[in-house]
Amino acid sequence: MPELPEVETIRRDLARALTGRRFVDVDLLWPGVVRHPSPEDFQRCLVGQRIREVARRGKYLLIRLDSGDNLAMHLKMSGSLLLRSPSSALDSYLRAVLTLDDGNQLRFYDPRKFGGMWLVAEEEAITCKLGPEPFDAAFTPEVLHSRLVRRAVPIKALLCDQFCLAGVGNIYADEALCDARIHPLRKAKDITLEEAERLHAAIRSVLERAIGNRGTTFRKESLTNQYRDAYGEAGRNEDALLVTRRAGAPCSCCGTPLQRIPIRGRGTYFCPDCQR
DNA sequence: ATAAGGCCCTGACCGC
DNA sequence: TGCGGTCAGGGCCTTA
Repeated sequence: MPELPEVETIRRDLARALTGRRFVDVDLLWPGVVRHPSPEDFQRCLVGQRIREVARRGKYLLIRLDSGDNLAMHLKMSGSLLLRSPSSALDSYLRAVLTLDDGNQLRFYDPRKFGGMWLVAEEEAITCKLGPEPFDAAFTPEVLHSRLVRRAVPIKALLCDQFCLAGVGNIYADEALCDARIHPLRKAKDITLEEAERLHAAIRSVLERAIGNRGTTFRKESLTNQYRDAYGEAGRNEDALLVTRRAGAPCSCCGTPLQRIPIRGRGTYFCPDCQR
């Protein structure tokens, strides 16, 4: 379940490997992975294009091309992007193979078929509705607070809303709320400016640490269905998590057993003592 | 306008 | 060992 730290790790891997390369072949093993335009137009337009840079906005990877076109990718729950040589083995979750002019391949794996790719002239078509980037200078505690007013939803749900804030998902929302000592069911509109300041610092802190650890991989023995970087390596951030998937375990701060409750259908972990 | 629930998918996991 | 049921969840869609 790649969120901002995982997508950023992949972005850095891809930036080193892909910048300046050219796509020479596009093989769609499951054409449904292409969301726009048609699979045929996607292939025809992408072949021959040179990669100018690899960027990220929220959980979207953006491959900017010399023509000005943009290849956007979203991994959703179970997608991964792997840099492989053409001789390495394929498997049944492979949805697309983008072959480069140095002979290597960018392979899009996705067991659950939630992920997708878009080829668009303007990247704003993909990103225009997203909320602020957590590390953008324009994202201040005041901006965060202003986006919470008049919203009656639980703060946890709003942190996961990409239109409110880009890049944070289920894991890092729980982690940030724990770090900021805010109960996940608190209504967003009741969060004070002082709490928003704590939350702002916590969001950046947990994301920064996760990026430093190259993301969170839960079942490291499973080669499918779990986050991997572009070289197939697991992230090391699991041990740094405060609450996620640790229901019943003692809070590292106070020893109280951590709880798990559903919020908007998503598993939510928190410390009932630290987070009031 | 906001809020809530269903849906897409399929591997992993659990109880029998 | 096998099998059916349930869970996981990002983002989009429909409904209230």
